[in-house]
Amino acid sequence: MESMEIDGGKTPSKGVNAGEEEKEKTKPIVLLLMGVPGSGKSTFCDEVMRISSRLWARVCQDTINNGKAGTKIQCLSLAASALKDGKSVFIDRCNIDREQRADFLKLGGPQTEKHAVVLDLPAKLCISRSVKRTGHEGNLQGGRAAAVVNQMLSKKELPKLSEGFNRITFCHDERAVKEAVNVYGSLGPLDSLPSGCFGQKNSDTKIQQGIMKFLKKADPPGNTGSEPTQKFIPNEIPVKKGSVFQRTKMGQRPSDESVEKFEKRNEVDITSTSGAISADSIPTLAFPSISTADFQFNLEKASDIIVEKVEEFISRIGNARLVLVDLSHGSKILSLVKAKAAQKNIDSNKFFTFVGDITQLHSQGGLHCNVIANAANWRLKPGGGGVNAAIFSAAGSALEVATKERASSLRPGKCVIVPLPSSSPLFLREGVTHVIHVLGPNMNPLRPDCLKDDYIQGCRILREAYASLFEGFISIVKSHGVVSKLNCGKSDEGIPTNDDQKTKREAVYESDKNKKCKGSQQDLEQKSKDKKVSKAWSSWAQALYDVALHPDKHKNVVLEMSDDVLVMNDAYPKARQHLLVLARVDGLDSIADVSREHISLLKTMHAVGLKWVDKFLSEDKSLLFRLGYHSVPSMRQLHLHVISQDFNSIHLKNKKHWNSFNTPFFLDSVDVIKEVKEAGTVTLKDDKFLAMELRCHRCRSAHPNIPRLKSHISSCQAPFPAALLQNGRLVSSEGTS
DNA sequence: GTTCTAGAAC
DNA sequence: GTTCTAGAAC
Repeated sequence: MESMEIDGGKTPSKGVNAGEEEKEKTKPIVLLLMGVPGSGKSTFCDEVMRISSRLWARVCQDTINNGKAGTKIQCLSLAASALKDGKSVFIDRCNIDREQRADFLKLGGPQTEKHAVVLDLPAKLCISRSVKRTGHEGNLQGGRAAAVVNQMLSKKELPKLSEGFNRITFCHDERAVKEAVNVYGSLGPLDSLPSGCFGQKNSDTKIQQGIMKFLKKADPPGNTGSEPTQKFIPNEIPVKKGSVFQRTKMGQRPSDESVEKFEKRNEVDITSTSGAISADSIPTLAFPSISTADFQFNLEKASDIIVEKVEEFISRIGNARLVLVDLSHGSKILSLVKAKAAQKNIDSNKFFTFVGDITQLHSQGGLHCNVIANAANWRLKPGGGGVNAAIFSAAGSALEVATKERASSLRPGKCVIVPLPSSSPLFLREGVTHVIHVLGPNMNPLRPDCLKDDYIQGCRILREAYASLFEGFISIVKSHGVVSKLNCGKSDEGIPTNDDQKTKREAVYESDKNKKCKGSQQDLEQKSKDKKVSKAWSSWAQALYDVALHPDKHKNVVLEMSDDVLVMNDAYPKARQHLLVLARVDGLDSIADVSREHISLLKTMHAVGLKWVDKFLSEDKSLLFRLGYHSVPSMRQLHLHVISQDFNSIHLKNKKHWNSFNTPFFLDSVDVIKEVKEAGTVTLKDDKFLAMELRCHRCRSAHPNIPRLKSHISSCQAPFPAALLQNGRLVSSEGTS
């Protein structure tokens, strides 16, 4: 931890023979500060400039534009002109990743020295400074500052000499910052500083020094080979020193791809424990492709399912990561999944593929995964071959014993979570704390329970397998309390509503509504009186109408059908379970068209909905449901929504989605039936509710945006508001409430 | 209804 | 610089 001890250049080496090599010695310095907001970049510059006898210019992106934030280009041009004037330059911007730094490293060509000072201070400190600076005290602003800082931290790439730096100084605490200020502050116009990396932090300074020495020998300064002084140094998992040397020395990289991934995703944080996010502390699940090896599952289909399930779960895993692992570099499944995930824009920080041995991800690949999945056999026994054999063998008898305690067999599509005893070599060497055994569908006639070519069953089971695997991983992460705490803090709550916005929307509302109606104003008024306002339905809004009237054309989507109603999945489900029960009668476009004559139809729709709820509840008791109608639906044809109350879906994307199910705009089926019975029509709620602030449907707390709301509802366990608990509005496994 | 994307918000 | 929303097009 005594980071500055390694620093050989605390005092600047004074230029000798002044005059003779004047040009060499007066090379101006381009000094890139690197750090998140609040890390003290500007203060660093100010301090150095205050005490320095050298001419410095500070290029600060936050103020370059007449005191306001400017662009990178402006910074580059100002820096270039300062260099022309013979000044050394501070590049005072976050410079958080390599790409951000690259253009600044070209400044002034070889006639300038390129330095970096990394202000890698504890995230907490940066956040609190950043809050103070903006003068926004309080939870909300604090929460935002934290989010900004942590967002940046998750992207940070520490600078390396190979990028083109002559000297990099790492500061992990304020003492180190002070020392760096002194180093640069006491640098006279003719002085220079030794090249190299200084102040790197590591849990084992001796190893660090050893590697520094070794690398100096092996790679002369300036050689790109001197880049990764921190690359293969594990932070928390004990590794024999010898092995560290060996790997570095012999360049035994697992594969180009994995090293590339490793560099990109993990190296950054491997040496840093001060940031809020360290790669070793990010909960990570490594999993092999299920069923595609010995069980011969079609690779195209399997890759679709993997990507689909990852997409489904990724919003629920917080800051954790999912990694698909395959031993072979030319793995077809890996490349298929990689391409499909990229196509779907899945966050590559949260999900990526990795080439390597799943039992040696940390020691060989530098990737720390606290949980690994095993493509198990139904007996949960070692052997067979492939991943199963490898994992049981690497984990030793401890895994076998621990597995036996949990389960004796496994059905296809299911998984069993086994905490790995600390005596297991996988725990000790790789830092694996849990193994999740998963059994996928088998398409291989030579293995038990072969489905032959029944890919309908096969796909269903494979989906189930990944779902239970990811569900299992989430439960581990949650029980260990390592999912990002940022998003579920109390600071999210009690956010005032934006009244201005609300009134604006209300004003717009009427004209909008009229725009949607067809016919002249006169017609409209007449129709309004008759309660028969009909919309000019756009072509896209006719899809349900077409299904209801021509179900034979849509056999693939129809789950159940009678003369009166039809059941289908919502094409873009807004929750884990989201069905539509369609009325099949023509002319019943929406709930506005309903009258007493439709009471029995409404009851049928409700009963069919309830039947499906029962089915879903028998599969998952934890679900809760509401059945209801949108006051003003977007799609033509009366349809009842049957929706589970988790609202856990990637398709729930905006305020309208949320509010259409969680404000009075959503009319509970029981209330609709009652009102039609009593009054003959339904009182619609206008769509100003769609623009309301976002509130949790359970605890009613307000949230500033959809991601924050979703994060909150993923964990809110507050009881539902009293009104929902009455008259059977909410349906649970305990029956209707 | 969704997708796309400009620009606001952070 | 990135995230998020909201409006237009379909």
